[in-house]
This record gives sequence, structure tokens and C-alpha cells, in this order.
Amino acid sequence: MEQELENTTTRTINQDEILQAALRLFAQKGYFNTSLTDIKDAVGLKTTSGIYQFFKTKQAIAQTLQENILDSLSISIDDIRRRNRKASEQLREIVDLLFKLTDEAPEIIVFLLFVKTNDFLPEQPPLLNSAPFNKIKRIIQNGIKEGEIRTLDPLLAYSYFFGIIQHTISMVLTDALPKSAENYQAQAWLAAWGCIAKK
Amino acid sequence: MEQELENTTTRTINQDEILQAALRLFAQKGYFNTSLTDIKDAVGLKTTSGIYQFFKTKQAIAQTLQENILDSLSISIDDIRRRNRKASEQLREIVDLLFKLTDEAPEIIVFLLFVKTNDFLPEQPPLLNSAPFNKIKRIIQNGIKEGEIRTLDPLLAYSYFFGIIQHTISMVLTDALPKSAENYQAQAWLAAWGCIAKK
DNA sequence: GTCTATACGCCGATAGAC
DNA sequence: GTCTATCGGCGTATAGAC
Repeated sequence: MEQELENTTTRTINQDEILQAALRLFAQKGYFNTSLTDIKDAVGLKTTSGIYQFFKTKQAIAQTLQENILDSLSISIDDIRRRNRKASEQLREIVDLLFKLTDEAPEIIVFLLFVKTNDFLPEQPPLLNSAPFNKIKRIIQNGIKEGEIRTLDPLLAYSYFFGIIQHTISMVLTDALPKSAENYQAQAWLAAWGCIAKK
Repeated sequence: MEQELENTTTRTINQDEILQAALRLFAQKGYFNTSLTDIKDAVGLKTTSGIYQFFKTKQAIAQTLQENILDSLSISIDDIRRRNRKASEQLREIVDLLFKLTDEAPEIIVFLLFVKTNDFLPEQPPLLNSAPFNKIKRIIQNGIKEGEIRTLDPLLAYSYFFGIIQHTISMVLTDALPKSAENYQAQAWLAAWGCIAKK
């Protein structure tokens, strides 16, 4: 039983609290099932008005959320590419990151990979054309050029590889697979890499 | 340029027209971006009232749609299991069916695989526990028992196999892959089966 | 079976006092 | 930066005439 800590004094909210609450709610219930009233409750405001100090519209909250997540992922991938030279190593570390996030910050993975952001952010490019995923596609292209990955349409290689990774993560998040993501990480990597690796 | 055929006389609608229009709209714009007004327009009614002759709520439309699709898929899978004995053959035909539907009735595949029905049909079991997908899981279990599929967690085998299939179909539907589904069917099957086949 | 008319709730959003 | 108060609008749904 969780004890509600009633604050008699006025709460002071910042932009990040709103984003965190919205991320959790969007991931749990979906964007359209989440009202500003829900977000206001989650951050401990009395009315929705306070939210408008930070965001003009509900859409803007979702957009900021997506930008932040994509930016952060993009930076992580840059870092991974800097520290590793081979495509296999780079992809391996990206998989590590995604599985680690699945356990430690599932809302981020749900919002990134499984919420259909296009339904409420129609202006945004599809995930596959976002900066971080363009970088992943480039890693695969390099892997093919260097002979690490067998010769096939880079987009198909991407599709096979991340199909396995994403589907496995999805099954962890829906509890179709009973254990935490880290328990499936090594096997999923082997299957996904084996699917596109040369020889 | 499409010529609007204005009907001066009153249109008479049946349940199936509503379902077809709703399927198309839900697949295109999503459930929450589709209003009864949209559906009414699509079937050529003047007001939404006529819809209520067939469905009590908007939810009920979506639920009927899902039931119909799952039933139809379940029957197809029964048929496939009857006509083939080996897991490889059965899975191969299921893949054939899904790719064929992707080209010929993409709305069905979108609604079945890519619309998050749980957001508006929270009472329904997750796709993985629906009748047709239970049958697919059973095919995989048999494949493992018969030594066609390598020994691994049946759920992981499912995840790898359908991860590849679904992701490839998804990329066709979003035009990330430029050609029609049938062009990728053979390769995707090889990758997916190779991922779980013994030896 | 389709229409007119209407109810009504919820939600996103704004104005302005404190 | 948070509150009170309020608004307009849309979307679902209903009652009842034809």
C-alpha cells in the first residue's frame, strides 16, 4: 500500500516533471487515453493550467519527449561508433543499450519503439528516418562493405536484425516472456547477428 | 480525378459496409483519429444515427472487426495445418498468407498486426493469446518436438521467426521497402526459417 | 432504415486574479 | 508559477418523426 504524501503547501513544478509524468502515462495508456487532467494529477497540480506555462499544447509535450529520446539515443550511438570499429561490435552495443533500457527505463523503449507517434505527431519523420536510426542503417551498410555482413539489401538486413531484437523486447515488455530483458539479450543477439552475418 | 456519384435517393447501408469503412479508416488514421462522423461520411450517410442500428458503440465496431479478422485467420491456419504435416511447410504457408494479404488487403494486416487494439479494446486478450496465434505457437512447439526446429524456448523461436516476418511486412507497408510484399517474401522466409531451423 | 434535433460530457485551451 | 473560472468545440450517443 502506497502512502499518499499530501502536500498542504503549493507544489512547484518544472518542465522535466511534466515530461517524465507524460512519458510514463503515454507509454502505459497511450497518448489518446491520456488527458492533461491525468498529467496534472500525476505531477500534483490542482488544475491543468500550470502545464501551459511550459507547453502550449499537449502535442508539444509529446514532441519534446520524442526529440529528447531521439537526441539521447543519437548521442549514445555516436559514442558507440567512436569506441568500436567493427559493425558487429557496434550493433552488439546498441543491442546491449536497448535491452538495458528495456529493464531500467521501459517507458522510454515503449515510447520510442511501440507507441505509434505518427498518429499524434504527423509532421515528424518516421522512426526509420530519424537521426539515430539513420546511423544504424549506416553501420549496416558499412558492415556489408567490409564483408562482415552478407551481401543483401541493407534495408532487409536492418529488417531482419531489428525485427528479432524489437520483437523480443516487445514480448518482454508485454510479459509474454516472463523474465527480464537481460535474460534474453545474449540469445537474441546471436539469432539476430547470425541472421545477417557473413558465413 | 474521382467523380462523386451523388445519390439523390436514400442510401441503404448494411453492417458489412460499416465494417469495411471502419477497417479502412482505423488502419489509415488510427482508431482515435477516426470519428463516427468519418465513418458515416465513408459509407454515405447523412448522420451518424444510422450506424447505431448496427452497433451500439464505436468500440463495438472495432471489436467485431477484430473478431472477424481473427476468426478468418484461425480458419485459414486450420486449413493450412490440415494440408501440411511438417512445421516448415505450415509456417511457410502462413508466411505466404501474410505476405499475400499485405499486398491484397493491407488494411487487414495493419489492423491485425500494427494497430494497438489494446488501447481501445482493453478487455480483449493480447494478440499472442488469440486463437490463431496460439495455433502458430503450437506449430512451433511441434516443430521443436519433431526435430525440425532447433531446441530453444518456443516463445523465443516465435519471437525470432515472426520478428523478421512482421518487421519486413511493416517496412513494406510504410514504404520503407519500395516494392510490394511478394518481392521480399522468399528472402524473408529463408531468413526467418534459417533462424530457428535445426542445423 | 434514415432522418432531424438534441443532449451532454469531456477535453484542450485561455483570461486573469493572486 | 499556481490558482479560479470559464469557454468553445467535438464526439458519442439518444429520442423520436418519417
